[in-house]
Amino acid sequence: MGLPKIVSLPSPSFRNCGPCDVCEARELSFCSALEAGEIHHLARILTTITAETGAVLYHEGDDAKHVYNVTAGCIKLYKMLPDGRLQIIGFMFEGDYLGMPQTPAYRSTAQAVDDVKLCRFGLKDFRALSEEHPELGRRLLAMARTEIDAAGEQMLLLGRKTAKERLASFLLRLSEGQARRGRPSNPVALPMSRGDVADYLGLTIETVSRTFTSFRKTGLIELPDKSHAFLKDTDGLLEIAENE
Amino acid sequence: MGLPKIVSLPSPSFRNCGPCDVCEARELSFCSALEAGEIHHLARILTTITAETGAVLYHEGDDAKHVYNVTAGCIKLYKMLPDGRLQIIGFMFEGDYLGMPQTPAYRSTAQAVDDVKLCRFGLKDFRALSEEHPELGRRLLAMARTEIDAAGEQMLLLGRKTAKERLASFLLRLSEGQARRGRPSNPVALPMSRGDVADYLGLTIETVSRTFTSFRKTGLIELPDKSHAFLKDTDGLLEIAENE
DNA sequence: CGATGCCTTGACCAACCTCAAGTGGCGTGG
DNA sequence: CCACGCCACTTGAGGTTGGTCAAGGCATCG
Repeated sequence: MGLPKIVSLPSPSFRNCGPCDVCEARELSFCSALEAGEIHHLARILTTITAETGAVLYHEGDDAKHVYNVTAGCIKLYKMLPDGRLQIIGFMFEGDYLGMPQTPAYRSTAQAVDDVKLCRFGLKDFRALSEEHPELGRRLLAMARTEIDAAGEQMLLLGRKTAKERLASFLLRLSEGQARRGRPSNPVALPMSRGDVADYLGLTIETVSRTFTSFRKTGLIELPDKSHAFLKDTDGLLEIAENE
Repeated sequence: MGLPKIVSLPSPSFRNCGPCDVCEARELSFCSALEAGEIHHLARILTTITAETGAVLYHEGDDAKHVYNVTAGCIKLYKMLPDGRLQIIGFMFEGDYLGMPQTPAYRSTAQAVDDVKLCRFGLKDFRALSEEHPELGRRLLAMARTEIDAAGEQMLLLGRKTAKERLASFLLRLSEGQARRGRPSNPVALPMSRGDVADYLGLTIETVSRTFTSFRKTGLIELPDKSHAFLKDTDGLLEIAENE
């Protein structure tokens, strides 16, 4: 785990109401639970930070001190077994938040997949704020439910789907995520390595690679470069993913 | 899916403040978020129901109309692929609640594993109540977070653990759940069939059966009957489960 | 007692993993 | 500008875990 820790804390000063006004992720995240006139409550307790590829925000087991809101880039959350086997619990993109376990300690490690921008909140401050603003609490509950729904989907994938079904589901989900964020649904950006994909889908690098190749050879996708997949036959992928 | 639907609705009348006073599950569930003097708010919108083994409370895709609070027995939540492959998302015991997806439709099917008692709430009523009582909302958020933490654990299990590790983890979790509910942590009750265990752990019946046998033969557990496991060597199971 | 359902056990099989070698892009340095 | 090394990915060959298929035990229930 000799990887770089957090790299830069570019705004040590509390820029009043600064970045929130122009934040592109605002509508996607819990921030939109606060009215325009209230957004300064958030800005007051927030620090914007950046983390470069590989930077670890926190480790599983660390005292949970901060909540993070991703505004750009991609973070992976993972758990590891003592012998090094690793499972990625989720990829977090712009608008997603992380770092609120129910326990006092973080339940997974958060590491930057590419260069990432985040808002960081002190956990206490953030809790206090969400007590004061019921709409924020409601929004957090709604987001938690979405996360639980997604977790069930992932359990089905990990417990019962074949390698091809897993990768097809994954690509479609990423595509849908892009659409939800107002980006084109194609091509799909793959900021994470093949190894990350494997650790997310419960497979090995080799199986992921072979499955990509198989999809390419059967005309389901194109791979203009290693970090993009163009979905040529979404229906075909859907058939594979959902076994229709 | 020719299984029995809900079977009896024993209290069609709204017994004022009736069962909550004596409910054994109350402290375990979100109900305890309400003060003794407020509990009648819950009682007013609740119907107590029972479901016998195999009864389906709702199907994946149904309109979400009710929230349920388990007060006795065990419910399984599962998702199914079109070809019949099935993944159990969770077993819900006394104090657990189910039926609050983020979407308008249920995201999994809820079926009684054994004879079950539940409180049923109209979703609208329940939402309204949790708006009025911030403490209830907070409690729901806390429970959702616990669920998310557990889901991560299950993803690690399904994605990366071997059959033995899965079963060991499962038995220890059940034991811990019993302790948390104020019951003895041993022997572990297994109200669900081997098939259910398999569908929860992402395995087949045969593998689950073989693994039980292997644990029995190596002295890790005893199996006084098919629905109980006595953990003889918790440390040994822990070593297997967590790869320590 | 036979039928049924659930579980166990055995023999074989295949999807995916492991191990190993090869490819290709990219940055560095000569 | 090219040679080199590095790293991520791909591809291939063979092995293993857990799945599949099939038979047999053992309760429960009519």
